[in-house]
Amino acid sequence: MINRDVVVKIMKGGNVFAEQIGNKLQPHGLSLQQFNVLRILRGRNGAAASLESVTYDMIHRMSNTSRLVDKLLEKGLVERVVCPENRRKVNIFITHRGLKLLKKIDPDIDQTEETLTTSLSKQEMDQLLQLLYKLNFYNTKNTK
Amino acid sequence: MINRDVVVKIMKGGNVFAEQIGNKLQPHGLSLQQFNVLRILRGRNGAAASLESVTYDMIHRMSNTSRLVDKLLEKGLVERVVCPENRRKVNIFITHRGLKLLKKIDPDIDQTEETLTTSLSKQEMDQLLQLLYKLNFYNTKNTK
DNA sequence: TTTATACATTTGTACATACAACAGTTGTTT
DNA sequence: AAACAACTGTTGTATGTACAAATGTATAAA
Repeated sequence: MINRDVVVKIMKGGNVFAEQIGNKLQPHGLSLQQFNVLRILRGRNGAAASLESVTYDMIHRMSNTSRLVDKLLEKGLVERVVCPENRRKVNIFITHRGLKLLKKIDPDIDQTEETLTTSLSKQEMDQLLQLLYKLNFYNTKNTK
Repeated sequence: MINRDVVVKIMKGGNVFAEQIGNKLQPHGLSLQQFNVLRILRGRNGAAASLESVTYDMIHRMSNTSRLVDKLLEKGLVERVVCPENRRKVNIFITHRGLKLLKKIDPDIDQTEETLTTSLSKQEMDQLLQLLYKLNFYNTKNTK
């Protein structure tokens, strides 16, 4: 059954990748999820990032980004500001310290990502990426 | 950075797939990991399956398959027999009841796997699978 | 204004997982 | 045989996660 092979292989691959990157993050005191949040925030370039929108972008969309952000707050890596226009919302920003930490971690992760994909040529990666895009994970959002 | 795109997309895909299949398993009272163990045991066709070897085959290789098997035991889906040749080892077998449950679940999962990959043609799936094989996750076993 | 409803986040609680320490078994060395 | 190390699995403990209920806010209707 080829459907199953594809599904199983991608789940397996995702977990192996997560494990490898997670191992690299551990010495820096970050979990993969925390790192993911920080990278999302950096990607916003200072623009407002509500908890909700961060959750939406996360690799693993779990129920409480809330508590994740708590942990980052404790470490002084992010700031949390109640949105003045809509006081239900909470905007999250990455701090200078957070950016500095990311910058320090970056090369380690870059290298890991390269190692994990080293068996593919650039051309093959393009091809793979195109197929993955076609799988279109984002359509299956909250079909619970 | 295309390396990153590939890695992130596969992690994301793996999580989406796991979530979708997990949702289908929930009504049957199984977690994805438990289901994974059961399918591995079924695949052994009655051959001895030590805890160690099951752990090796798992999609998500976590530290305690031990406790996972406990849960399956409670439900009467597996049996656990201390290996007579090597009393350190514990062999796990799927029970008749376990097989029956899998059989009941199978069509649901088959269909989900098909839905998840429906956007790809058979040819594209072959191609994708080949690329995933080339990524060769299994080389990075315990490089901790 | 009061009531109702939807929204965004937080919190409570039970369960799952990671990591390290432990225990029993086997194999090897002396 | 005794001592030691390696192997296989289990258990303790801290942390992470899922799910549902609760909190506080905004919007609309009566």
